[in-house]
Amino acid sequence: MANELEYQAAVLKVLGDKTRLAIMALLKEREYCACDLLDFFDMSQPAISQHLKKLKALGLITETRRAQWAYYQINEASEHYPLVKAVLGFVAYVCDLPGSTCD
Amino acid sequence: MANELEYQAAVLKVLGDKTRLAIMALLKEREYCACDLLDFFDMSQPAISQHLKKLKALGLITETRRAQWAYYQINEASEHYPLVKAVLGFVAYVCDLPGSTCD
DNA sequence: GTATAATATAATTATACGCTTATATAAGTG
DNA sequence: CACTTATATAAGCGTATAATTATATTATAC
Repeated sequence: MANELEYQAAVLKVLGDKTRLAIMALLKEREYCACDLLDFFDMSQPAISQHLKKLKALGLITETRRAQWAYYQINEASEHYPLVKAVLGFVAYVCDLPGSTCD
Repeated sequence: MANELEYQAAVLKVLGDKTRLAIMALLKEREYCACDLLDFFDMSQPAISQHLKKLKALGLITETRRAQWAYYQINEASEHYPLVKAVLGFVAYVCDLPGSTCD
């Protein structure tokens, strides 16, 4: 495990985007399909799809396909889940999105 | 504090670089001057200076000038220090650098 | 089968990033 | 003062990033 730090930096980098961090904060509560996530953001469908792809590429989330829907969930089996969990512990809630109850 | 998440993403983004994360891991142990940090990395002096600038811009580190040296330290008074501390808790040690004792 | 809904991929574009070299600034030394 | 050391800033460059629009894929419904 020569360069753990490099992987950790990659994880932080992928979390270091407003949209992806918000997606992770949402998935922390429960799974969502891509279409549901789309509703939270003022952004095109491909944009969300590409963010999900990056999170999946690092193994931070998993995808479950049921019928025509792709459901995403936090990958608790990830090697980096402890770090992800710790980070998400600081992301109180998603306040700047339609579904939010904060303010 | 409408969009805490955006600031947190910015913090994670700045930590999401191998060099900056290593710098933070070093500063976790003790303060260093810029010249000492330079020795750890196979990189130009301006490159390190610019990384330090980014860390300082977000308030993650502080700078103390003594004589001709600029000493840097983790800013424990930062609003984001709890997040930073938690993240650095996962960065065991800096293994890919000259001064490292791991492997 | 066609039509529609959900999702992914491809191509493009503008901007941000991380590095370099060159130069500037500031402090200590003789 | 000139000279060196430590550090920062400026300019330039190649690459990465995050978005867009357009198109492809996949599954369900009729």
